[in-house]
Amino acid sequence: MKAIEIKTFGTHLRELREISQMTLKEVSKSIGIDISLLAKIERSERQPTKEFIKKVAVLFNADENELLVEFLSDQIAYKILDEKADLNILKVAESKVSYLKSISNE
Amino acid sequence: MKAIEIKTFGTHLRELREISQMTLKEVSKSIGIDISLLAKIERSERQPTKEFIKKVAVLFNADENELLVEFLSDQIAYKILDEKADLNILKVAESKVSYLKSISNE
DNA sequence: ATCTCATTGGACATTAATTGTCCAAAAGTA
DNA sequence: TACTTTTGGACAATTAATGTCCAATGAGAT
Repeated sequence: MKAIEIKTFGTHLRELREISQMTLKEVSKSIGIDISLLAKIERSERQPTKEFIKKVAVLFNADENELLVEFLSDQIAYKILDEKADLNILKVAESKVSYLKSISNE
Repeated sequence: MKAIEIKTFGTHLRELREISQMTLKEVSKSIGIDISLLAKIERSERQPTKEFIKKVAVLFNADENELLVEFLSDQIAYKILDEKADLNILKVAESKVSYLKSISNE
């Protein structure tokens, strides 16, 4: 069993870049994205697109699926935070997913 | 301990309306919303606004907070479904909320 | 201090996603 | 049929997000 690393997509992205010892400029150039936007994504001021995630995975030879999980869980976490919602909403959502799946099979 | 009712916001809304024996037309008029939009919200083809939820709570004398929980959990559930994401994303998100809360207090 | 390169911040443009409107079609009822 | 309720779709209007540009800040080197 692997421990779950708790970090945002942006933090992970920054780590990948720093491990590679690349500057924002270099990364932005090689994946064809504005340097400022890249910096914002690292700081979670902008959300990445799926396309961006794919390019990042290729560039750093990282697990695209893991990056996607990080991206999606970020979105949910940020939603909970800025709605100041209780964490048990996630339990309700979980049941609801099962429920919605079941009625879609009828 | 109260059992959690698994139903979408829209379904709940429809139930409230039917229990009150009101038509879409009547409800739409009394809360000042287009009848077609109301029908779509009941079928989850459109998401309600917070303002809408408040009006509904007043009209049907329902628990606004409960309706908000239903609304937010719907959004998360639908996200999981249309991203075809694994349910454990919710666990990751949960940890991430705690993490983000903790770093915001530093 | 100055030069240079890396990063950040903000204003704004552009694009995408969502809500909301209108009207016609379908479904249900007498 | 006639009448009421609900649904569906096209598209208008609004809101939200991404993406761009450029200036400002920061960090290291000389």
